[in-house]
Amino acid sequence: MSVVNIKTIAKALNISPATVSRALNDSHEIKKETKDRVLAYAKEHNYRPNTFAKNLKTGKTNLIGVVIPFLSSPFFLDFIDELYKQILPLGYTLLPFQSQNSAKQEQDALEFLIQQNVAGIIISPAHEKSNTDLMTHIHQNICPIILFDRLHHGLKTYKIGIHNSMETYNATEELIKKGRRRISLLCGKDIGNTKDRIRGYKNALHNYGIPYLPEYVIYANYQDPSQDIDSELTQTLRNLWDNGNLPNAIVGGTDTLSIKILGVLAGMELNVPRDIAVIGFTNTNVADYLSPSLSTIRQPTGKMAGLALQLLIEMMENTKDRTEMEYQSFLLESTTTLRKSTDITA
Amino acid sequence: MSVVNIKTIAKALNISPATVSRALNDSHEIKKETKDRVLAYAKEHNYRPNTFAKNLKTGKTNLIGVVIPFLSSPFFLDFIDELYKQILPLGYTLLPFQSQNSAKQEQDALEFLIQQNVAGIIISPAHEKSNTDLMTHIHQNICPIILFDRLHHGLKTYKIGIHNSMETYNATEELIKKGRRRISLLCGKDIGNTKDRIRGYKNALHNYGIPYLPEYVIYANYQDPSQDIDSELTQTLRNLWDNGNLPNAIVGGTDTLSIKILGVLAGMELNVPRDIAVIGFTNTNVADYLSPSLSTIRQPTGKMAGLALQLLIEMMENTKDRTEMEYQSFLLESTTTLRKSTDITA
DNA sequence: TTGTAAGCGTTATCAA
DNA sequence: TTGATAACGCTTACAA
Repeated sequence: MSVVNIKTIAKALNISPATVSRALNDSHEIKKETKDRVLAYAKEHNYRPNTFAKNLKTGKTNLIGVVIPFLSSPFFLDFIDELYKQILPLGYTLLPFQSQNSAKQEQDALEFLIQQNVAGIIISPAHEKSNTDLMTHIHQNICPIILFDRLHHGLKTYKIGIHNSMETYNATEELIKKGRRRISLLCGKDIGNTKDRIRGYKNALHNYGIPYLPEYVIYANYQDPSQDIDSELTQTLRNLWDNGNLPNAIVGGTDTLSIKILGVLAGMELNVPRDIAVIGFTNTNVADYLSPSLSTIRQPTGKMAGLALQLLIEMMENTKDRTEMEYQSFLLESTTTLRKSTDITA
Repeated sequence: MSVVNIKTIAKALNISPATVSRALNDSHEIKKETKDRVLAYAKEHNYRPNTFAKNLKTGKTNLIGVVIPFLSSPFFLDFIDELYKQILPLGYTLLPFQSQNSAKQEQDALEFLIQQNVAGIIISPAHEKSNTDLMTHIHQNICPIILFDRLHHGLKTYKIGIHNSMETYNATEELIKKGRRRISLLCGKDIGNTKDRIRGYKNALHNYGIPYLPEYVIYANYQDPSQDIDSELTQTLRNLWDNGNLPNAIVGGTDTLSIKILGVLAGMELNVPRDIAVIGFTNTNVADYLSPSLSTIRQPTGKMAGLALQLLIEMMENTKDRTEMEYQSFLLESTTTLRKSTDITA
């Protein structure tokens, strides 16, 4: 560490440490001349305040903790990236962690974050009931928490996400309008959002008089986005095919699956969109570079990040009792972009 | 923050704070019974040590800073992800930052990191001469730094990367062996690695008696990986085409470009690999899901991260003067995977 | 084996 | 406008 600190500056300039501190903190009760001398000396000697002493004394930090399931999921990466961009001018610093969908890792992350005395936390929970008590305790007694994306969680606070059932409804409806009726929904593990998406899917089928087939809801059982589930998906589709039940359209219910399914279908020599049309939730520019380019429902990560920061900072600056507050859930609008994977010119 | 601290524990148990501290730190000079009492009480009351006090006192942290250009580049994301995985059992915590290829943002990140009193730093510099003095000062006087990926930088320390010219040579050679001779190289901005990759490309051409055409080295001028450069790339290729100079093979020199070029070629209705074969540097599983699947040169991010951590921790634990040390550069082997985009059955 | 006391670098209170 | 002093929570000689 640097050897120059408030004391050494004080000694060098023949003033007291208190005065130096005041100069450095732009206090009003200080002569301009003294302040300038201190600032000049500090700059010349490359003075850097000791964060630990400062935090110990003030009990505050400008750290904001973020806990996401995975960095390797396009949506979460996108969200984190937006947070980084938007936090820059605000003077806060991000402390990002991954839970890998594990409550234990999430707990470790949360405990580390409060040890770092973060001013607030933004989280997408590992699962519906992960660390509810701990989060509630933190939110009520330590620092405010904002929830995003996975809103089915016991913590009472502001929640920011999208209208999953409606978006899935719309995506399904889009395929129906293109004349497809054998529509499959691809889901990940049940992480709360899944059931909403299934509901939207079912509603769309129902409203268009298409019978719901349980085997058309395909659960891909993967632990993390980088895992290889191609053969599993291929097998599932092949079984459907063998039973004369191959879907002619697929809604990708997670952003990882939405990308992978195109590769799987190509491997099976099925043409997209002719044999099977595909639309999927995903937040990556890669959608444009896939072949065929992928029709997507894209979550508004920029707005989500902005709103999360805004609400969090409001709570951080507020001394209001967070137990008694009325919390709103914000369901923002996604953007559906139709590309080649649903471009049926039949 | 929690109200329970060493003092309150001491008071509650009628012992001294020092004893509590010793119990908590598993000191040897303490009676087992006392230790157990303290630990039990601490656990029951959910005691959490104050990191700031601890760090202020000891002058040490278990933080490792990481500075990368972009999170949105598959290679860097992959690397960070590996760091996260491998650091977990080591008891250190990552503090990741992005420089966006900007020396100023890199400087901000570095200064923040040393204010956080990080024990060490792993960095891929913004550019060849970014913050050389600052980094040298940090490395010599504050904490060790390890360089990775972008090795052309003035800082004298351990450097970990790949043999860029050799890998590009091999990729180019692969295309030549498949009978292609009009081979183009796609480069990003000059970030140090680029010139090595160009060198490898030229050498391969030379060794196979293929004349080098300057217009076949295509510079894509983008600031960050998420930027849209499709139209620029399309225009460049179209110009070559108009001049009767359309390449029949492309080496993608950055991982962002390697993915995007497939979309661009599809947009131009050029068939890959028949019209143009493509192989590219990239570190994403998406390569498998592209259509055609993309032949890739993949950097060994796992090994790179492991080696970076190992060397860094060695230096952190060592008190040796880092000015006088002999530093080695480690060029690890990449993995080339040939997929459909180079599968020429002519 | 335990207690006392000093001190890490900073800020805040009070007095000058 | 400045200075002296105490305190934040923790660790560590040194003493007991």
